[in-house]
This record gives sequence, C-alpha cells and structure tokens, in this order.
Amino acid sequence: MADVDHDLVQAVKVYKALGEPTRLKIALMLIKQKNQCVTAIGEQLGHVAGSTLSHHLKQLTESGLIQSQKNGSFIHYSVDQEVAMKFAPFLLA
Amino acid sequence: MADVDHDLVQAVKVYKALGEPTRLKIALMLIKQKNQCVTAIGEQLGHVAGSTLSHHLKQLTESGLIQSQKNGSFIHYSVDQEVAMKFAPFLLA
DNA sequence: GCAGCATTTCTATATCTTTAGAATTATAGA
DNA sequence: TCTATAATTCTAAAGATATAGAAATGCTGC
Repeated sequence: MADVDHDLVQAVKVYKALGEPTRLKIALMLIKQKNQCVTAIGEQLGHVAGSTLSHHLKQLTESGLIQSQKNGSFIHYSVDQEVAMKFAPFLLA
Repeated sequence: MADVDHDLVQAVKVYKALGEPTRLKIALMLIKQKNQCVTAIGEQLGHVAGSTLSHHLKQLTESGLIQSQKNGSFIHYSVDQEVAMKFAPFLLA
C-alpha cells in the first residue's frame, strides 16, 4: 500500500500551489514550453518582479510539481509529469 | 472549443479549495461517504467550530467541487463527480 | 407560538500570503 | 579582475484567509 499520508500532504501542497492564478499560469506554461529559464517565464507573465517570481517557483518546486535544472547561470524549470498526472492531469489536457 | 478561460478560473478555485488540509479532508470524506450533513462532517473532523466548517463548505461549494441539497432542516453535501474527475481525479482514487 | 436543533451569516482577530525593493550569490565573458 | 546578467534571499507592507464566538435564519415537533 502506498504512503497515503504522504500523498495527502503532497496533495495539499500541489493544490495550494495551483490555487493561485500566477502559479497556475506558470505550470501550464511549463507544460506547453518545457524547460524554460526564469527570465523567459517572467517575460511571458508580464509585470512580475523577479523576487515574486522566485517565490512562486519555490512553492511550485517544494510541492514537487516542478523541478529545476541548473545550466551555467541559468536555471531551467520543468513540470514533473508524474506528479502532474497524479494530482492534476487537467494541466496536461 | 470549450471555454478555456472559465476552466482556468474554476481550476484556481477548485485547487485553492483543495489546498487546505481541512477542506481536502472534507472532499475525501464526501467521496467515501456520500451525502453527509454538516453535523456529521463536523463530527468526523473533530474540533471545528460550526462557523468555520460552514466557511469551508462555502468555498468548496463556490468552486463547484461540492453541491448541497436541502432536506428539511438538514443540508446534505456531495461531491460533483464530473468536476472532481476533471480537475482532481486523485480524490476518486 | 415556542423550544430546540441545523446551519449560516456577522464580526473580529491572529496568522499566512502575495508582492516587490534592496541586498546577495553565482556564473559568463572581456 | 571587473562588469553584466541570472536568480535567489532578505525584509517589510498590504492584502487575504482561517478561526471561532455571537447573532440570525429556518425547519420540526409539541
């Protein structure tokens, strides 16, 4: 049997992360255009301070829904497909 | 083509509603034991004031994830399976 | 009508979250 | 090394949310 309790804890984190318009947009954006860097994400979002964007990416990352990969001075973010599939396949539709 | 924008607005509401431990518990509870009244839900949750519970049920209802049906002086709540299926099938697993 | 129960709405407060400016860390290239 | 760029962390303020007590609404049965 899977760890139900851990699942619930993660579910709250993932849903809390997605329950905010900017973060939902980021998640959808990263599904359509994979592996984007922070600056690119910010440009698509429009007027969002870098610190604010960083804060949102942190929450999404800590929920496990997205992952980061460092490449030189850039950090590329992408959606963890398994987590998206498990908790919010709506994102992939 | 479906109304994508409305979907996004609802997605934020549903995920925001589920991104809180008490409300996630309520949603799961209503999937296992359908059509429970407020008092029954409150008893299963434990120490939660009626006003607090009502507040949570309102948010879940306004997201479209749960529905209410009046029966005398009781109000029975149930999960809208279609909405759950669309945004968070994890709940039904 | 009235007493009692189910539920909600009103109101207030404490806590959490979003936002962004400023400072910081880290890498790349000249 | 110096400068520019990428991104994060620190800090603070404004806004949103969770919580619950008190009051109100509505239904039932006597």
